[in-house]
Amino acid sequence: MSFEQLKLKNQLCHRLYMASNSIARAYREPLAELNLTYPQYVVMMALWEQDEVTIAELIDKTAIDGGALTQILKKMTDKSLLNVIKDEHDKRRRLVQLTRTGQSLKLKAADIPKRIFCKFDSIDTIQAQQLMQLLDLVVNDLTD
Amino acid sequence: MSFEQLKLKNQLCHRLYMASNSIARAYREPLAELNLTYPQYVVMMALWEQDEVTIAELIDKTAIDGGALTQILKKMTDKSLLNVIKDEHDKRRRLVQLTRTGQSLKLKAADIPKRIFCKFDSIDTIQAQQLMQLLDLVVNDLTD
DNA sequence: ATTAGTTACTTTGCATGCAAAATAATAGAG
DNA sequence: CTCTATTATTTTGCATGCAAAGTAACTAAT
Repeated sequence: MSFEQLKLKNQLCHRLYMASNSIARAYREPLAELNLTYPQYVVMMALWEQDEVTIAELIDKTAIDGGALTQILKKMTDKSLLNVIKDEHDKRRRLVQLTRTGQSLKLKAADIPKRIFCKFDSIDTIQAQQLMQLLDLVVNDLTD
Repeated sequence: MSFEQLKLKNQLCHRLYMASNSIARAYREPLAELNLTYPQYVVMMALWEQDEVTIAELIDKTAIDGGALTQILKKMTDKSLLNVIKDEHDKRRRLVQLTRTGQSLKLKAADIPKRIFCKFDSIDTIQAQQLMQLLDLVVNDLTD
């Protein structure tokens, strides 16, 4: 047996591990300027697209773990970015709602995507699209 | 402004985030059978390729954070998978060395790559190669 | 209306990832 | 040879990701 498949250089998972960590690290500086962590930024992006959503919807859109999300929302509430209010129709549910501060942060965040993408010297738009499509296939295959 | 780039569906980083988490989750079950976490498995793969390496070399090959690695190696030592010994030539350095147990685990791990890859119904070998190449570009662009 | 069963979240405990500070030991300049 | 700079690791503190247990509230069957 050559164990060829066990070598790191042949592992898709290790590439993903490195790429995901690398890109999260790349976001650190720009996001620190907004006093956001990466998962917090993901929550903000979800809410900028659609405000006043359920925790469950947020989990669905962001793919952030529910347990972690509770803590994340707590910290974001402390920063006055959003409020978590009770849903009067179904008291099990809670609704996440941006504050003015949270809404206005969108303007400051608007240039972040470019600031990140400009670091990709070796990748053009086509390749980025291709990469995203392949990643979607991976996620879909693993999330059934 | 459309803020189109701020939408989650257009974000490469969010795809990577989801894909990386999904695949790490997929490894959980198979690795639990070997009593390994994913980063621990990465360390084992690195050592199966080359044993008796420096901490720095291990960081280099695995891309695991140094601070985290110290803790990971401690736990792996407790499980008798490896030993961390002093380098007599340079006492700042420490060498990581597999135990018999650690070496023999390679056999039990041999089928894990297949068990994971068979979950990818939508992706063939060519696409997986392509994906890995694109991810390498991402990592290289961000790691300079 | 009761009770069992489901939902929607939160809490807890463990394992990282990461930046920054702290240690220990070798290398270099003078 | 000494003092300073650099290198190799570890430690610390904070923020998740995740599985599993716990809690509160709605649903449905009797």
